Amino acid sequence: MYNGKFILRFEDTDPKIKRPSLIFYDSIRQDLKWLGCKVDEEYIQSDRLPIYYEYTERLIRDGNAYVCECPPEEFRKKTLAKEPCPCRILSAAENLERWKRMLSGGYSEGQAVVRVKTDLEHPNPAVRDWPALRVIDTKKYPHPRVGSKYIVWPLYNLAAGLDDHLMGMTHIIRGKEHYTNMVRQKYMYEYLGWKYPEAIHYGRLKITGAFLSKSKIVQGIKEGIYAGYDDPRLGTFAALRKRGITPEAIKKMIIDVGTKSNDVTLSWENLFSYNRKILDATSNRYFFVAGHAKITVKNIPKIFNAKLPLHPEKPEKGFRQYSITPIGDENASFFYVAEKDITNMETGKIIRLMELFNVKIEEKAGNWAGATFASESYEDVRKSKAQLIQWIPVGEEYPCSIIMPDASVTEGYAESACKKLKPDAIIQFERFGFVRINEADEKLVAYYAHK
RNA sequence: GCUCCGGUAGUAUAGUCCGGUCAAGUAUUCCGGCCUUUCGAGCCGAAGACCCGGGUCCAAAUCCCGGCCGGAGCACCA
Repeated sequence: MYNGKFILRFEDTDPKIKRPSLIFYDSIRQDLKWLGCKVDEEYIQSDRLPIYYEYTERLIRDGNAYVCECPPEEFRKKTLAKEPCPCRILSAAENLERWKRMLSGGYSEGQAVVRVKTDLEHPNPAVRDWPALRVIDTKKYPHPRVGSKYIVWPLYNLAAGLDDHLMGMTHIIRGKEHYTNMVRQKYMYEYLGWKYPEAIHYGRLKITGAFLSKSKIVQGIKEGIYAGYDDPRLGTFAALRKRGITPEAIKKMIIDVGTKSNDVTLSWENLFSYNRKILDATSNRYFFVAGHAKITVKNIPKIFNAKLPLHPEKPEKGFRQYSITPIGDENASFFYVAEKDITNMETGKIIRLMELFNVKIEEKAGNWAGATFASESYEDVRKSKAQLIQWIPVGEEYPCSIIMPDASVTEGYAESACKKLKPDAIIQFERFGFVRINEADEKLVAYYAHK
């Protein structure tokens, strides 16, 4: 939209607490690819430690950063009192020495940290002399990508702060939990003589009823509550993709929501509406009947050839065809219909098998209904507003399971034309909803998107 | 507790900086109608909101003060 460049940067500088897992690097690339976000450049911070070291040295040499040996509690006490800690007043030369020692393994975990100087009077104590790099025992906690090669690791503010400038970032758009990080980093930018990029901090994005919290998701999967990262109950991109939510719909919605600093709770309805707009124009239509209910139609006067358009407004998309040949003395034929439609039938009423013919309901018994042929023309029932229902000739059924958004499964039959569908196709089952095909082998397995 | 943000219909968003054209626009949702061989889509119509209280002003959703509510940060996490 603005001719910007898209840089993907992996911020994997914590081998201990937020230990990155190798598979995430690729799943993030996958999600972006699916979303249609073309990555122009990619950086991984764990490859860039020498760069961070170089700038750290410069900060120390200029007296704008120092190596602090204070235990955290000691430092906090000092900083809350707006007093410098003993390390802060050391000369640049002494600090440079400490820095060298830090790199060469002279300190173990927790014994030293590099701090960037700020205003000790800053009203927010969290800003005062923030930590920039610390020691990690990578023998004990090897980094998944670079192992035990480094023992001094940068914190977010140093690594991301330097990279934002070094990579030519013009705009930083990130969650509002990073607001104070901007305040902190601005001191460093000042020292380096750099201009801080435009920063926009947005609120948390939630979607009603979906779990987006990473730790909750991971835990749920571990406990077997969720089938995986793409469980339909989750709000992950993988889950949305599996459910047939298009990347275009997601993008439209995100752009619509914009960047406000208060939290937003998106409703599925809105997402579905964006999605439906896209899908309705493109998706082919097919018949699906939920359940295993049947209807018998007698007195069918001739052979019928039904030609059903794949899309009501786009005849060029083609058709599927079924031939109905009445058999036996009673000229009968048999169809699967939705259980719900049987329930709603009333004896004596006329209903229409869509695009086929009209029948009169004669009797009902549980999962079955008996009917007689009434007439062929749609015009006959148009004025009476007879119910139009989907049907599948017995013999043309294709067993089908549909995974619903709550992970329950709706069993039924799809029409045999669906055997040609490929996984990932998103279609509409008329009067049922949009679904994404997941498998089309012995049986059709689909994920329900929405009405 | 301290340091910051923010509060417009069910949901999301425009307008707020630079007061009037906002008796508040849009999308979605809901309701009614039209149309349609899907209870889908489309079309038409209707309903629905400026957190509260003061102040400034000819005039406040917009500016000021106070309150209430919500959120974020206060890590050798990102």
